[in-house]
Amino acid sequence: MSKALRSVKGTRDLLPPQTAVWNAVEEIARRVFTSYGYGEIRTPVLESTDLFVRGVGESTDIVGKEMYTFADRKGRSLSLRPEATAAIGRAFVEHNLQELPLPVRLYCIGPFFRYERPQKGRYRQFFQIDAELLGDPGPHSDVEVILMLLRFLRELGLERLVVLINTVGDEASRLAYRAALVSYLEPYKDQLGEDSRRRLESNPLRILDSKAPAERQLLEGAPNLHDHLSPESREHFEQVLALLERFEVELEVAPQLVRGLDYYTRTVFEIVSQGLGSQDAIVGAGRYDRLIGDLGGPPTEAIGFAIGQDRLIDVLPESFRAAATASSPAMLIPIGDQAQVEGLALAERLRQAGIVVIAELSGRSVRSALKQANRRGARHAILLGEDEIARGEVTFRDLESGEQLALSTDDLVQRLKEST
RNA sequence: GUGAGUGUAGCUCAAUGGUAGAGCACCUGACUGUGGCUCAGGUGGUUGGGGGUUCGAAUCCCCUCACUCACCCCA
Repeated sequence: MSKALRSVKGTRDLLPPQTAVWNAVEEIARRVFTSYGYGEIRTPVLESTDLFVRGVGESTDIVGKEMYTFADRKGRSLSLRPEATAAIGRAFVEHNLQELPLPVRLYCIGPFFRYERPQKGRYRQFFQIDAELLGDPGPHSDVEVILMLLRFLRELGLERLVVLINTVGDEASRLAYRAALVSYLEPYKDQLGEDSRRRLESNPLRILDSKAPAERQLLEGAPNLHDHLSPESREHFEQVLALLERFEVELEVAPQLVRGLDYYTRTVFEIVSQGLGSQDAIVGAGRYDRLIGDLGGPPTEAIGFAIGQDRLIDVLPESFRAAATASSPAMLIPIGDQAQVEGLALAERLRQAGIVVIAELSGRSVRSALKQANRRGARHAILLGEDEIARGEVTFRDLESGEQLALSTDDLVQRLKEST
């Protein structure tokens, strides 16, 4: 067992019937997002490392210690994408998408990679469902994005979700607040943990969502970011809150919510869910008004969210799971050598008529074939032996009632179509 | 990167130093062409790997690997 080949640490195989749940979630995402005018974008899994250093931020943990980074055969530094937004920003700039009618609405579903110790709800390869609205400063776009997100989650059967929301202000607000926070914390420097002391230089705002009890207490008396907001940022945030209230979105303003990516400006929000253990954020999101410009594009305000698909699927109601995995194929059981080929031909004909048919291929006994049909959850069995072939019929068995009758193949098609 | 817990049959787990077991699953039969329920039988194990202590180790000790959870961080 120790020598056996296994999937790489932090990655996993998704197998049927679980994959049916994944597909169902993705189908709903596509349908809902499409109804808001979103189109799908697929960007490469591999990007140049520089994109994330510039886009996500050098001081972030993601870039600093969690990226899969390596040199290709010509020595170029490449990274597996750790998140979606920077790459979508790159594509936006590369393809001059600002020429399209703005805002541009894009969604993306796929795998992302971070080198972290795996635990519940955290994998080295994980999947995100991501949507970005580029080219509108808000606040109405902030609201539309949140409404779309909630519509999607509700369609999955998730109710009573609380949106944690905050603003991190614009550039000017952040600079002013940053200075105030640093001068407040500076005297208490030796009471801070190692990480926070480092962040005092690199990214002081991140200290705000520290969970260390001693630091939490210290932060009670810290200056409030909301007191340093520019009038424009304050106005923006208040409008977002007012609009969301109008749409009866359950909100919780969370002043300590800062998020770990450098590109966020103004509105940031999260959705957390119970039953996930300590990795409980299923959605992380925010506005990033400077990213496109920083990546060399025209100044373009944007907002987007990332849903952790792995975690989302963990909290799906059982009813959704059951509906997604429900299947009741017909089982075709040939009896005897002669019937094998006839059976394959009949199965082909049924499938052409849109019926899901599993053919018994191994020539096992009728007994064990029926047993298997039962285990597979088949609703009907079709028995085809020499007798039936001679009469041009099949024996049709309802596996729920045990009822059994002889049918012509035409009647069989009819009967199976009716029952689906 | 740090800490804790767990590794025994395909799966879920027993066996606290003395013959490696049960349930489920799988195969066969009762039932020569009829599932679910039942009954009988059967296949399946270097107890994660390596070393040590001991007359004797799944069990105690050391090393190692893997998995899980938590910290951190985030989706």
